[in-house]
This record gives sequence, structure tokens and C-alpha cells, in this order.
Amino acid sequence: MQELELYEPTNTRKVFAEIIIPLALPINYTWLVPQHMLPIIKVGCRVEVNLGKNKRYAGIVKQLHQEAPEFFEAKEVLNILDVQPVVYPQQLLLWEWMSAYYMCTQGEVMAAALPAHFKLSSESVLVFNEEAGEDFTELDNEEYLVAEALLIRKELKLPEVQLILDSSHVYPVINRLIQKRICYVWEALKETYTPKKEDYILLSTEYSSEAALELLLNEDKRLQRAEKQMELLLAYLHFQKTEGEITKSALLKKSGATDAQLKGLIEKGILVAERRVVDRIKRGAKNIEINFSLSEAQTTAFEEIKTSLTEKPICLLHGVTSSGKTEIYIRLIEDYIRSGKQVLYMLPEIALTSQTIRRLQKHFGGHIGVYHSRFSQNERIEIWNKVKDGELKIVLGARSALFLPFGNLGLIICDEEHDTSYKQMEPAPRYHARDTAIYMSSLYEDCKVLLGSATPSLESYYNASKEKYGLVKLMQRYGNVEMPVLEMIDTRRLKPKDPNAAILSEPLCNAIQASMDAAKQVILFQNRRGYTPYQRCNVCGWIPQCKHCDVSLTFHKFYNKLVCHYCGTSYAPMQTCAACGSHDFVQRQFGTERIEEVLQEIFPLAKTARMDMDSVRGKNAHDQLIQSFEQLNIDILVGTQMVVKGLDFGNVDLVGILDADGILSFADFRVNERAFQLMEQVSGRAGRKHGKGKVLVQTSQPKHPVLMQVQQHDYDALYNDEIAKREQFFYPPFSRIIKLTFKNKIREVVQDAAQIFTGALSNRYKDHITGPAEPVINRLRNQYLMEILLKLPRNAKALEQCKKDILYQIAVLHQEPRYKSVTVIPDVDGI
DNA sequence: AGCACGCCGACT
DNA sequence: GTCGGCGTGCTC
Repeated sequence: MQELELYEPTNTRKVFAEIIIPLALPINYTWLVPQHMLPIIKVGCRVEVNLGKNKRYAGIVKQLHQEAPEFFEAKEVLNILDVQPVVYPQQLLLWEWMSAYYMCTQGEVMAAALPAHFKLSSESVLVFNEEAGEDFTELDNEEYLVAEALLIRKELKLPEVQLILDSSHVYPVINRLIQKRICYVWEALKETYTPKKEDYILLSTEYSSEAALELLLNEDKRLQRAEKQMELLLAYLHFQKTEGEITKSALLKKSGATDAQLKGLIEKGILVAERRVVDRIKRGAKNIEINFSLSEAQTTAFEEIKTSLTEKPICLLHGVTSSGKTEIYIRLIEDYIRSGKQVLYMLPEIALTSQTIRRLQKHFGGHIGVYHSRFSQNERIEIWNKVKDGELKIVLGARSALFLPFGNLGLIICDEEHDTSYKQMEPAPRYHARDTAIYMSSLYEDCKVLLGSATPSLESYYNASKEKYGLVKLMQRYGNVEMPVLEMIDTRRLKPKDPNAAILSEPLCNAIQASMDAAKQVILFQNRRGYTPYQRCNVCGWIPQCKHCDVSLTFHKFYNKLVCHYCGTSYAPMQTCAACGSHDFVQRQFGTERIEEVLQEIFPLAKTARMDMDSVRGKNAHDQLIQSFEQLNIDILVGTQMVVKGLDFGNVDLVGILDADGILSFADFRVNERAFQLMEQVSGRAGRKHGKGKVLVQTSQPKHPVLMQVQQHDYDALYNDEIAKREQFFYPPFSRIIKLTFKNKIREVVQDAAQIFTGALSNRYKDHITGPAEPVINRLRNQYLMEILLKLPRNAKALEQCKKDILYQIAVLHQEPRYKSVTVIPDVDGI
């Protein structure tokens, strides 16, 4: 790891700092470093600076130098907020690369990279921490003033803090208060997470010695008369011995005791309840415990990966669903951390369930940190610092975990590497975490990348086939479980008598019944993209649309509301048709909600559940649903994409894909790849442990090549078909794509702007431009949209030049008054 | 991102 | 006649 050194000026000239501010500034600005800060300012530290008239920001020092700016007078840095840098030089290099590659500002990358608590800005609100109590004796004068005000007002804006302190140097005070947990920073909308608390039951210290305990158990009169309490106490002691610390709820549940019995023991001072903030992932002991052995196939793959990584820095592991990739990862992680390196294990956000976390936790205990969006800002800072100090060796996280300050990274695992949620769409930085990880690995000495998937992306598989990456295959399911069998249900041949049968066909219903009879579980998959469930006038066919977006509204029965899935606006259900005045509406619903309803009609005895964005809104709902399914409390689970990701259920023997046509009819050059991945992954949920699973696919085109390929589980066939088409039409991996989205309130203005822009670029990129075209959804949040797609040769130089040209043309466009307010959003390697 | 500066509608 | 709408530009 590189050492960050103090800057030592070579002469007496002034020293300046290039500082990244978490804003979309086109370039980094420069501040003057006051003389007295020279001994302590370091690259990578946060500093407080003044921007504009009275705005203050916490920025990060990118560089220290002595070149006085020519065209402006640099303002002074106001304060240094960190004694030690919060990032390593690698992070700054990564930000720089990301901003250049993904065409955004370094500030935008910084804003995405740093936990909110690092990004104090004048809009932040300080919120009093109610648990802090009112004991301010430990605080200094300034801290005390702010704390007092917070106690009364509960919330303070930064300018108010300035008034209280009658000074502009508020950040250091606030920082100390945050550290002392007197307050926290609340950033607009966010932070709904509250630390989880649990009561732990401890044995009173009075009885910690063997002798005292014995005396208590044998002689204490208070217990002789309370038989139930004695039982509970004995149960407690047993659990304590076998499992260590125990929570109140766990103790009551396991012992079957009542609250009153426990209360009795607590009142007698024998047991003590202690309320503790618990991590969602319990920090175990720092030991590594690998207590499984790999199967023969796994061992072979494991050795192959190790060999491959000595030859090439990147390796793709193509392992079929349920082949036991995770065990291989675990063994690999073990190797790396034993050699003192850090490991980043990336997963798509949605796959980061407690199921996965627990699994890793079991083997690596306290070495593991988890980093994803459901974590509180306080916790994120904690993990950030522990990663920086090298205390955490392994981070399990979603794409944003890339930004953590690893000092000594040895391996990045990108699991489910084909997953499209690795690409951030909105807002900037619109980065692809897999590709960014690959670049990032080059910033560390001898850092490797392992990509894993049952259905690799064409890009990765292509790179592997061109021997740019190593390739290891694991084509056997763990325990030799057979691959699930797919059967097509030709919906054209079915003549449904009632509308329900169009949703759940008879063959599917029969299969569900059979599974129920065999006490097995069923997963039904419905992609939401196929149809949008909507309300439609039965007379004239009018469909309610969103006021702000050109999108049909979706009817949600549960909330009894019409909702726009793009901007989130909700409306009361329509009673009267806006076009013809009729009151006759039909509700066309084929979403998961409707399916669950139909299921309950047909299988009144089955326990059904639904898993989609609506049903798992809460932070734990997703986990709870999974656990409930795992514990066999649910017979049939209906879900969207969500059910696909990395879940491991042993008792599922039937998976139903309700609308394969919808999956196959999406207008995108990646449809087939997507459809294959989706269906292969859904199928993989069937028969993971015992026996063969069955997958029933409802489709009107049973001979569709992709369906045949899924049926054969033939990834290579899909790959060969697709790669030929990609080459023919010059799509990735043969080209790189940059999508430009134009936005404006006035439709004609965007259209003209996009047209002019295309014209300007066509000199150089005539053969590489598609569009301009109006996207299917041409208006979002009151803004009209136009798109241009550039397909560019895979040549770094040419790509760089093109990005320059685009930025230049954007500037040119904005010169024209009519197009000043047209926003242009570049998206590199988009999907 | 904010905030100040700057040109066109309903009002003390 | 003004107050104030938000469109545009600037912040080292």
C-alpha cells in the first residue's frame, strides 16, 4: 500500500490544494492552504472549504501543489477535518478513472463513494440523538452550547449552529458531537434505518463464580419455591454454555418459558437484562473456520482458478446453478486472507440476503463486514474505517462496496457477474461495478478478479474465449443433483373458459396440485415488464396515463390506487372515462398481485405469498419472506425478478414461468441473453437438494430458440447464436456503446437538439450513430426525451476521442439559446 | 447543488 | 407603478 506523505514545499511559495467537492463541477477547484495547515494537510483528507458566498462543503484533497491559479484568487482552506486521510491514493485514482470513463464529474463519483456522514454540507440537518441522554458534562464549551440547543430544538441546520457558536468553524465541533453520539447528520429523505436493539440476558456478576452459582442453585430459598423460574435459570445456563450470549427473545423461545418467569429472575437480581444495539451481522470471533470439504468437481475448479489467476489477473468461473460456487469462493477467500490480503466479495444488492450473509459469517466471523444500502450511515462509517485500518479483511457488499478504502486488496469476487443491477443507471456516476472492479484491481499490486455466474454475460464469456480472462467451468450440480427439466405449455392450444386459466393454465395447476400433494414448494415467476396491469375504458379503450410521464398507470388493488411506476405519483382509481365519459372500466391485471388472488381461489388451502417491490417494502420484509419460505411456512411463492437471485431453497420441486412471451418480447439487443439468464436462473431454483426439479413455461412460442436453449441448459448454444448476431450488428462485445439522452420540457426543442447533435457528430461517426429516436416512454417527469446511440470500435484511444467530441458538442449545443436548457446525459456501456 | 441575478404576470 | 415567478450562470 502506498504511504500518503505530508507535502513538503520546495520553497517558500504558497501551497495550493486541488479539492474534490461533492457537486457536479466540471473541474476540481483550487484552494489556498494557509501556512499553519501545511504541517498537517494531506492528500486524501477532508477539508472544510468555502464555495460561493456562504456555502461550506467538506471536500477531499486531491493534490497539493505550488502553481498559483492564473485567473482567480484562491480562497483559503478553512479547516482540516481529518487527522488521517479517509481514502488511499487508489480511491482517488479510481474516482478519476470513473469520472473520465463514465463521463461524469469527480464530485459526482465522490458523492456516490463517501458515506453521507463524511459529506457534511450546509443542507445537512443535525438531529439530536435521543439516546444520548442529557449528561453533557464531558463536553467542552462549544460542544455544550450546540448540544443544549439540540436538546431543546431536536434539530439544527448548519447556519443555525454557526449562529450559536458565533463562528464559522463549526465542522470540527459537529464532528466531535457526532463521534460522541450526541447527534447525527440527517440527509434529505434518507436514513430510515434505526439501529436494531435487543435485550441480552446476562447472569448477574454476583453469581459469576462457580461457588456462588452453586450456592444459588442448591441453597437459595427464593428459587426453591419458584420451580418454573429454576427451570428457566437452568435452561439459561445451558444455553449460555452451549451458545454463549443469548437474547431475551431467543431464550424465551428456546426454553418455552414465559415473560413472567424471566421477570421473576430479573427482579431477584439473578439475571440481568441489557439492552444493546446489535449489528445486523453479529460480529463473531475473529477466526476462520472452514469445516467443509469441496467435492471432487469443486476441488478441480478451485485448483484451476488458482492456476488461472497466476497466469491472468481475471478469471471467469462458469458454474451451473447450484453447483456450489460459494464454497469455492469461501476457500479462495480463505487463501487470500491467510496471506494477509483483503477480499471484496460483490453481489447484486438483492442477493445480499441474511441467508448469504450468515453463510459467509459462519466461516469468517468477525473478519467480515457487510456493506449495502440497508445499512445505517453510522454503520457505514464504522465499516469504512475498519476496512481502511485493515481490521476487516473481507467485505461482502453490493456495487457501492467498491468505494471502500481497501489498503491491501488481493481479490475481488464479482458473483452473478451477468447481473444487470451491477450497472448504475441513475444518477451519475452511471458505472458498471464489474468493469469498475476490473479497473480497480489494476490499482493494487497483484490484485485478482474472479467473475462468477451460471449464465455469464456475453462480454465476459467473449473475453474468456479470447483468452483475455481465464475460464473455469463447473458443469455439475453439487451432490450430482440433476438439472431441472423444462416443459413448455403452449398457450395457443389452450382455450381458457375463464380468465383465470389464461393466467394459470390447467397443466400448471395440475402440477402445482401434485407438488402440494407431495408436500413440496412451488415458485411462480412473473416478470412485470411483460404487461403492465392497467385500468381501461370498456367503451372507448381509453387508458389512464400519468400526468407527468407518457406511461399507463398501474392499478394496485391493495392500495386501491393508480400508480405511475416511473415517477411514483399515485392517483385515485378512475370512475369516469376522461375520453368518453363512460363509467365502464375493465381492470386488466396480470401482475403478481392478481396471480396471488387467482392462486387463492384455485388452491384455497395453500399458503401463498408474494415477493415483489410492493410486498417487501420494509427493510427486513425481503429477508423475512425468504426465511418464512425456507422454514416451509409458505407453499407457493409468487414473485418478480426478486425470487431469482441466489436463493437456495431445498424443498422446491416446481417452478412456473407464467409469461415467457413477455420476457422474450422486450425491445433491446440483449433480450435473448437476458431471457436466457432469467429463465435459467429461475429454473435453477427447482430441485436444488433432493431430486429433480420441474419447470413449466407458459408460452405461445414453444419452439423459440431461447426456450429450447434453456430447456437444454445449453449456454454455449445461446452464446454462439448471440455472439454471431452481436458481431453482425456491431453490438457489444464487438463495440462499446454510449447512449446520449436529451431532456427538455418542450418536445420540439429536444427533438431538434438531438437532430442537430447527431448532425454534428456524424462527420466523424457517421457509421456509428443510431438515432436520434424518441424512446418508447418519451416523457418522464414532465421532460420529453430523445436518444442517440453510438456504437464505437473497441479501441481505447478512439473511445476517449469520442467522449471528448461529445463533451465538446454538448458545449456547442448549449451555446445556442434555444438549446440552453436541454440536458444531455451520456451513459457509457449502458444496458 | 444552491443561490443570486435578471426579465415577464397579478396586485398591495 | 411594484412583488415575485423560475430560467440561467457561477461558485476556486
